[in-house]
Amino acid sequence: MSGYRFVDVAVSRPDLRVPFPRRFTTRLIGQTVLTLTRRAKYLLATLSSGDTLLMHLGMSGWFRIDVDSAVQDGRRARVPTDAGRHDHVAFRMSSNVIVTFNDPRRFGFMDLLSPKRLASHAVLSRLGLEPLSAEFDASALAKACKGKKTSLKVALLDQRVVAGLGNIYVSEALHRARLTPFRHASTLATPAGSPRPIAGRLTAAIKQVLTEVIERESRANYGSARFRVYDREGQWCRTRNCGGTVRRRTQAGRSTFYCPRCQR
DNA sequence: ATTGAGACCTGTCGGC
DNA sequence: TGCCGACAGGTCTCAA
Repeated sequence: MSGYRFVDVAVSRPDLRVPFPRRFTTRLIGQTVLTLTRRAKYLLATLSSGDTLLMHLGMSGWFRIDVDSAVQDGRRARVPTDAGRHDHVAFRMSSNVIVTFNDPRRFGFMDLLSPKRLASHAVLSRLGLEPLSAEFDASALAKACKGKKTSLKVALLDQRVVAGLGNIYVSEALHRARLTPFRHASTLATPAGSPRPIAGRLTAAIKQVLTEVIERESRANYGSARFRVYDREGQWCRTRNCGGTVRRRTQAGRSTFYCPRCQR
């Protein structure tokens, strides 16, 4: 999409998790994608019009790329609105590629933001640090967790504390750092406010987990074999010489997987 | 102001 | 085979 123009846009229904904005298709058609970036779990495409196309995959959303060799110059090529089950949005780009958004659960969404609405976006403007950025370190995390009344697990899922961690990698990072998910988040810092050593362990573990999965992601599909604790209830803990058994508990409505033996 | 519970929606899987 | 409940990678809204 990057560097190319929307030749045609089709939506199959009026809404996903939220309604598409008014004039969604007409505001996109003819615009060129200047940049395509990510912030937390949001995808942002900046357009030549100045608007930003904001996209979220929700739980089950994904994009399919089809090369359409049948596109003719000078003829306005349309995209099918019902190409497949749960296909909700189709972008035909000037690169002769059709980008289709498929999302069975429809927890994803798309929005089109003016520069003004982008700058004042209630969620985007409150997001925490990117975990792979240099600024995300022990003191930043300890500071972000200051005053939190929740557990570490719940705090790490809060996108205002760290941006972009989800349920799987919170469990994985806490296991890697050997920290119990039930510890109070505020205890990452001393009463005086300086970060405890565990805060450094945790930030390092978060960066490791994400870096590793990003490297692996280009090849493998989803599967529990790649996780050390997530979705492994009742199985052996993969920490060296631990010998513990992975447990599952619910925190704030989400499953947490952990080893009670090596995570303290 | 912060927090947990429930809601949103469909698909899959295990048990009966 | 079919039915039913539990559960799923996220985030919003709403009461407490």
